[in-house]
Amino acid sequence: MDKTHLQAEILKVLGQPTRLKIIDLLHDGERCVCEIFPAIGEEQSNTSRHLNLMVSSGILFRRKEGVKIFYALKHPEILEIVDLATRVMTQEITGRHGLLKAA
Amino acid sequence: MDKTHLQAEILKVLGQPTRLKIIDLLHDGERCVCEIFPAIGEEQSNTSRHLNLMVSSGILFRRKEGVKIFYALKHPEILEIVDLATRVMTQEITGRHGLLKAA
DNA sequence: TGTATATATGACTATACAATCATATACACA
DNA sequence: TGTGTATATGATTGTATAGTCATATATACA
Repeated sequence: MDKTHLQAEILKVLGQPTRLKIIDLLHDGERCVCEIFPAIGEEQSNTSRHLNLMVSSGILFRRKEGVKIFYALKHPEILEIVDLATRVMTQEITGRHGLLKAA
Repeated sequence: MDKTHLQAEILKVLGQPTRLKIIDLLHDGERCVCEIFPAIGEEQSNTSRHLNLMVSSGILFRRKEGVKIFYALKHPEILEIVDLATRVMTQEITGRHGLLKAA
């Protein structure tokens, strides 16, 4: 596995709306699945799949407490990445309304 | 289009090995397609598709000069994002060799 | 033990994506 | 105008992914 494949593995996880909603929700601490899926408006099964994927790819912690399973962000860098992407996104959106870009 | 869809649009572009190779190559300035595809070891047609995708998603500039077309990074944030992803990746790889993580 | 709650997973479908080959387009210049 | 170089694109293929439904598993607790 070369370097770019490993980098892509991390970034690919972040390039999906449902997972970005989860990351946003976990911004201020751990949450169980039962809190997450209603908050993001997705099915329990789909939410569970995304959470498992994020654990496998190493960006989330999983903690078990009785029947509930809590998930939390593992790397503060993930939030930084999302913030930077938001900044790029914002620049692009406003830029498209500004002066024409040369092709 | 909601916020997470737009963020995902940017991040999805970065979550692909071939495109990460291109970004890495454009780190220190613009390059034409004829320089890019041999450098990254991809077919000309495939490279062209990725470059076009990156322009459409707003992360690359395109500049025409005679027959050649030069591409360059548009947002310094993109390099920051890749760096952060690399840091997460590195932590994950070294972490997997360290003490066992609780499931 | 039976029931309710929380989470994960198998099977499936629809869609998106990357890569390839062949070919088209655009420009430069003799 | 004809030839060579640079880039883009149509058509196709294989594979990955997200989402859904139904169901399985696990824990708690009466």
